[in-house]
Amino acid sequence: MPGTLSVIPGNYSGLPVIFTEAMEKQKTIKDIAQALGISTSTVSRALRDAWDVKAETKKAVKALAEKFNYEPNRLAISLLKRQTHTIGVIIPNLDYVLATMVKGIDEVALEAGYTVMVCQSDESYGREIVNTNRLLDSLVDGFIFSVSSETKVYEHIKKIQAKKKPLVQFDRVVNAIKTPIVRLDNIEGGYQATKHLIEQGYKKIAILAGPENLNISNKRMEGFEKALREHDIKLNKHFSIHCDFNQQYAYEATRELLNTRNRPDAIFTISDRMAIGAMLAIKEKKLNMPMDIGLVGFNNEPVTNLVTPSISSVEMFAFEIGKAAAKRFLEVLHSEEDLSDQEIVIKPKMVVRESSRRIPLKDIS
Amino acid sequence: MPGTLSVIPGNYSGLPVIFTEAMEKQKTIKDIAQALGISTSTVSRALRDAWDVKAETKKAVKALAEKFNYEPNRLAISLLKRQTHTIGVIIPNLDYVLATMVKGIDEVALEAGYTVMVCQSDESYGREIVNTNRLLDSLVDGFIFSVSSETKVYEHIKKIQAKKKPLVQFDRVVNAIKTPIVRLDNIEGGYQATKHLIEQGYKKIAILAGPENLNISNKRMEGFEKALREHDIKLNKHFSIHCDFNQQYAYEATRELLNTRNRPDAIFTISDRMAIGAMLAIKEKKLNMPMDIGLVGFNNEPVTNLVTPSISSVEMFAFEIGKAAAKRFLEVLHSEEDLSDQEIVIKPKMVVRESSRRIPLKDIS
DNA sequence: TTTAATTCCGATAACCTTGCCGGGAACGTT
DNA sequence: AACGTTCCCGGCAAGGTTATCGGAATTAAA
Repeated sequence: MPGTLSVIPGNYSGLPVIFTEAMEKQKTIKDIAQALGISTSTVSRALRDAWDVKAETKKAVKALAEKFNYEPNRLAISLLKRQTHTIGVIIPNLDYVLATMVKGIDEVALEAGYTVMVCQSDESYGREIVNTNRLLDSLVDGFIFSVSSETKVYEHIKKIQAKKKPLVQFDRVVNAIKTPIVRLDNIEGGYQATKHLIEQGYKKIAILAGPENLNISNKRMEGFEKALREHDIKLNKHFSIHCDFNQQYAYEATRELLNTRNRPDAIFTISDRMAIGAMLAIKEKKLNMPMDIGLVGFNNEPVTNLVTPSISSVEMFAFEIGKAAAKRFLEVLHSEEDLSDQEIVIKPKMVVRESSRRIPLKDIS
Repeated sequence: MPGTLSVIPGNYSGLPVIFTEAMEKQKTIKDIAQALGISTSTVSRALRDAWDVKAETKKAVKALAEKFNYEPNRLAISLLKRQTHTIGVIIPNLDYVLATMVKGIDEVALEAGYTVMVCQSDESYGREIVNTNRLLDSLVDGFIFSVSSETKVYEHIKKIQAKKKPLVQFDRVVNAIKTPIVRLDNIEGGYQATKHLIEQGYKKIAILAGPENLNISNKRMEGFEKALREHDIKLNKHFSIHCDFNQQYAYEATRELLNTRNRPDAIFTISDRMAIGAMLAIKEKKLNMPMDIGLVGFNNEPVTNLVTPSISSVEMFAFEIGKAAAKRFLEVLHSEEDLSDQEIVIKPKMVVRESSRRIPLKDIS
């Protein structure tokens, strides 16, 4: 009763609660049916404009639904239909690149009427498992996945497949699991960066890569090696360094690298954050960039354009990758076809800045 | 039947499908009950270790549940209990600060057994409404909210309250809605930044603020004015500039500002991204920082420490704010108390860097 | 021997919605 | 008059789980 003083069960505050219109319990089709003296089935059909219900009845039902502020209970429908219109997104963190990708996913999902549950594993294998299980029994309709750098065992991902949930991998993918994939052409990215350095006259090029089980890192390294081979530069194994995927480690690794007798004259890092770390070490050594040493990062984050000197980097179109991943997910969800052997591969683009431009632009033409 | 060749309905691929153990449909308590010749009620109680079921029966039930790989259907439970263990998080974007806050929210939520649905409105009022409604009928248990800069009408937020869903505002809050709040002490932040500039000898200080309806912007401005008043510096209204919350606009505004006859000798921007924009304009004018002009940003994003000169900024402890918001949300959810007039206010901390340090450190002591 | 307490379990309703089936009424066709 | 159609609606089951109630069987107390 609107405006009536009353005490609701579960209210232990001791205070009486005033029921107002807005506070009343959510109405259901049952309420509408009761008020109109018809059955719930008819109400349900009327609301969905079924052909077999009189126009007059429809009007009455819809009017009352409006008045009651009726909204269907999605949980009940989800339970019945066995789908929740929810996509689980598992990502290792929320740095610039991933956040941009999530933005892309979000955009497409929203458009298609899906809601996204984002869980970040914080690069931790354990949390990735917890998150996966949590989403799995929250009954998401499927997953868009990017593995953490710590993950080496994939049982939790196989579990998704065992439950026949659609699954798309993006960005940091693992090939041991057969799924549709949306990713950058990382070999090409590494190749472009390295080739650029060679063309600028650098001869002793080092690479700062990530953990050894990280696919994207290995692929970029592959491109790096390919470029060296093509230009007949011998691979120096001391110049291939694996370190953790962050600024601090890159800084330390670079410091060490610059202290060796035969130090490199250029460094390619597989992320911009690592490039920043390298830059700090280079500045500390008072080396001139790009003359004494060249530097190329990866991701083309805005920060690369703000530091001095600005850092060359490889644009990876994160937003596009996110959108493509979501689109591919929806395709998997709605089509009967098996897309699990298909990859969507985005081409990267080298962006040259001060940190690696020895030859002025005018001298090239 | 495991291993049996069969055709499942809805399989239009033309190929027969091999049923394996892993692919079988999810078992329910009904299946367990049937297999054991007991009722579902007993299975349900046994699984939850109720006192009124024989130890022997419990053991049998649990063993079979294990073997069947049983997992309760959360949807059914949610429908029954009217709670989903899901928190809706509405944010205007996923930049560094918000992403860090989301990380904090995520951390606490995960710990407490809640899953987070993050929706970014992209600073758009319309999308904020869509997202709110979407989450509202996805039946999240409540909301942790940060309004977009475009939002001036709050009906969609009131709708949350009308449905009696717990609601906590954080960071970008609006006072027109009475809810528990977790936020930075923005007045104090603006005050600290401005006071610091004054102490460094700057006399003509301008502020680059955000849109006029943005609470955090206005509060930081209030602190700015308070510091000026305290030091008997007259407010120059040409030095208080509202512009959009991004780098480009800040750049343009600063350019204009520096071209006036009586240009300021210091600029306080209410975000680091705006500080970057200002810095670019300053560099373009070939003015020396900090000698000709001082600059202080807000948020203390990592980039402030990477550019040259490094930019002073106000640390806002985003991760802590996120954690506090989630904790407060859980309190609201679980306690009967009305916390809607309570604010949790985090103190900011001024971080001095090159862009505003005219007086060397040694000269102070 | 009757009464009371204890131990264990099943039936039923409830949460909310949809889909299938069937059935009554009105109409038209042979 | 008998049959087939069309139109409109209600009943029931299903989706998976839990809470409440009551009842049967066993043991303990009077």
